[in-house]
Amino acid sequence: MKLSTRGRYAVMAMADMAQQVSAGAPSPLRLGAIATRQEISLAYLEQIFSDLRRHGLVQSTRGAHGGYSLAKDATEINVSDIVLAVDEPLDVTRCRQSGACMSNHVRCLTHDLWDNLGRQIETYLQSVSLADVIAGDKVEPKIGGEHNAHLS
Amino acid sequence: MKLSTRGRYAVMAMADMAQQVSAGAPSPLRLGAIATRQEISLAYLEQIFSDLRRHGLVQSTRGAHGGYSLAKDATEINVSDIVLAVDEPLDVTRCRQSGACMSNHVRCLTHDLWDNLGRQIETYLQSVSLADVIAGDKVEPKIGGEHNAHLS
DNA sequence: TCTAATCTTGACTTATTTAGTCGGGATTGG
DNA sequence: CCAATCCCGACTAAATAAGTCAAGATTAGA
Repeated sequence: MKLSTRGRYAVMAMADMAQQVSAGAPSPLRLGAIATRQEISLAYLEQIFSDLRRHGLVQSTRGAHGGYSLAKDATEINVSDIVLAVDEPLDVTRCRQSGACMSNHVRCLTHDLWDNLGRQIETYLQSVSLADVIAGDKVEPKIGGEHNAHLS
Repeated sequence: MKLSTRGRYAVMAMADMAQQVSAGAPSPLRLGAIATRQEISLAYLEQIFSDLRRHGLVQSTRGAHGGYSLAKDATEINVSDIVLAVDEPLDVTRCRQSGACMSNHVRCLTHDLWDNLGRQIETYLQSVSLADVIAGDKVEPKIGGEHNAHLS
């Protein structure tokens, strides 16, 4: 699970769409408007939406008055879907598939640690839907300990 | 919290040290040996250990028969310490410190989400000590749901 | 005191990834 | 037809990460 600007842009754009829809904006939504509101280069957003469409997260309507609409309800789309759609799938390190990796134990242990971390991140992002994002749920910038509650 | 190869190397090297120590190897440990075992370029490891030393995670002994030793017990050093020592501190996005960020709600919500995610990652890595790593604790590559247990 | 082993430092180079641009093409409503 | 929009692939630029190199300082031991 890669965490790049590209992924953040995708989440921002999708959240923007969800918010527009919930505010009663007519569908489909023009990419240009999203790009302007979120201050993202249109050409770059187009690339990103190409991925989102290929992964079935949005539907496109071509031609005049065309645009994009969410393919599912905002409660049905989670952040992990979005990030995975626009960033390459995490490349599995060879170590694990190529047998037991007997030599060099520490390398594997570290590798497992990072693997596990990746899963934790994914689990968290899976637990947050677009609807949660625009509602501000599960997103509070708290410093205390309770911000893990939704992971258990 | 950045998650780069540099950070992984640092964790691998420190775990290697902890393992050597627990196997009764004489201290200090030569960087060259660590580099060989973990297949990391010596010159690159030197850079990394320079950071680790500055952050008080290892102690150096110069000259012949010199080397590095862990500054604390392996149970007292956690992975988050190591990663933060060798990768730059996470740059705070301006949005939050420069007031309320009234304009453009979605941007802030997304930002909070990523902030929160960063904290989750840090919390997890804080919960894993070097001793855990070499014991394989909290590092199991399980696919099921119980791998979150230690986060709650 | 000489020497080899080791850490120490900073500048430099190279490779990789990410972000972003550009030009053109296809489709559609009016 | 034409303007608005999605669509696509190639390209460029910027940033970051990874790695190398050369020279120096320190120390143990012969």
